Amino acid sequence: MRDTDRSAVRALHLFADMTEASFEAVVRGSFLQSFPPGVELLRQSDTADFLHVLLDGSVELLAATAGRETTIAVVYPVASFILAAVLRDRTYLMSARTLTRARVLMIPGQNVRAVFAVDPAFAAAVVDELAVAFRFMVRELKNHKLRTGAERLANWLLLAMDPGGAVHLEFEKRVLAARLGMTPENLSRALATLGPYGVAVSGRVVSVTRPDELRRFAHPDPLIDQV
Amino acid sequence: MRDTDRSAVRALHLFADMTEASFEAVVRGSFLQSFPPGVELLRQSDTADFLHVLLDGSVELLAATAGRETTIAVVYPVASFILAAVLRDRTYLMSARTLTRARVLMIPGQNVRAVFAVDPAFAAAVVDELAVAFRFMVRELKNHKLRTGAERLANWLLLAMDPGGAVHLEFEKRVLAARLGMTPENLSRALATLGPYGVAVSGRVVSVTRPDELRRFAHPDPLIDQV
DNA sequence: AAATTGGTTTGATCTGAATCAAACGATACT
DNA sequence: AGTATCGTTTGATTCAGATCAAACCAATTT
Repeated sequence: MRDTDRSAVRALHLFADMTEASFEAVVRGSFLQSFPPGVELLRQSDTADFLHVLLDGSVELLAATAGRETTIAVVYPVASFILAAVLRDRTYLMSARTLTRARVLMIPGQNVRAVFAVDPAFAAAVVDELAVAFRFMVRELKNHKLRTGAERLANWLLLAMDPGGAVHLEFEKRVLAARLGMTPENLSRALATLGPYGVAVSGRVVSVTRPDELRRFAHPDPLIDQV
Repeated sequence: MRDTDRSAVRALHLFADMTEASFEAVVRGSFLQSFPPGVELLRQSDTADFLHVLLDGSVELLAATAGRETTIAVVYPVASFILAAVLRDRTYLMSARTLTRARVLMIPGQNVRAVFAVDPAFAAAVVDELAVAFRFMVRELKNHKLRTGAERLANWLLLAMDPGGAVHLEFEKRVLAARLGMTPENLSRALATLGPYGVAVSGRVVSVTRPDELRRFAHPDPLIDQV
């Protein structure tokens, strides 16, 4: 691992407070790898050999059963993923696939488990990361079970828009659709549904002209939408 | 806390490996309380003051927004709940309500956080518990997004049935419906749907006469259904 | 025994969303 | 410039589930 990468990794919340020796022990045997878009990084049901930390790009976590497939989450830097599987030394419950070019740090699972046992600061960071991940999943489940597609979209727009009310999509609409748990067709319709509340689409720019009205439609809820 | 309760609590996975001093520190200021059915133990958006450990009975975790409500999980003994909120010292994302009479151990959140920092065995148990909870949520989300109601029911029956193929419901069907994420009406219809696959209902007893056929319909998946 | 109550089932209807299909539009390629 | 490609939009249809309403059933109360 290059020195610049090393210090970037060291600065991650997960590794920031641990001792130098512990960091060394975690990182030994780890490697940083770059992937093109559309690569499957890991497959559900495989055993959890490596903790993945996304440094650049974006990665989709998805799950499949009986020929169906669904996106569970989209991961942005800097974040670890499949930490729970690594800690428990179990199989992955989700697959992961790069959406864009991505740089990923891969840390042998046994390093994580070994250092966890001896470095309290690392243990605390791991628990923090895991608790955040758990709460994220709860929010996702609430978002999905308590809201319609158009409502999920409206709330996403309210969070993503800049102070001027514009949202510049940095990815294809199909990716946004998956992230919001709907088909591309229905995303298109959901955007049309929000027209009367001041939402207009032009290519990859969505503009929110009357945020207050949109908010009234969306019913934003800090227990679902907040970071 | 009575001595018999104390040793029962001590035997929980979460507390089994910690030192006696740590256990003492966690338990000091904790209290064991009994509740009748239908009592709200905690409400979403309240601050997480107590870790709850269910010793007897059953508790429903539910979430609400914009006038809608949904069941996230049903908890059975022995299990802790809302651990993530307590560890992060945040507000609860879910409400909890007793379904039956229930005995609950309530542990001050600051005890948990304090002992976590000094007892590695406890820290390990906490991470384990949290990782299990996280993976449970992932499974739930997959179960919900990838399957129809009838399929969720079929898989539930396959897990709940005894070797003879009988399932004795220990609670009302409305509770099962909530647990499976559907209305009571649709549970009734889902049971009817499974008739051709050898499922028959008689009051609170459901019998599965042709498990292999039901399995073919259900597509059970260890990455969703397994414990 | 009759009546009340509360859970369950059945039926009809409505809504949200997926699917199938075709048109459209922008970009990249020859 | 013309053409292929791929993502997006629009339309029609189908499906899963929720909702509303009424009937039903069993257990308990009066």
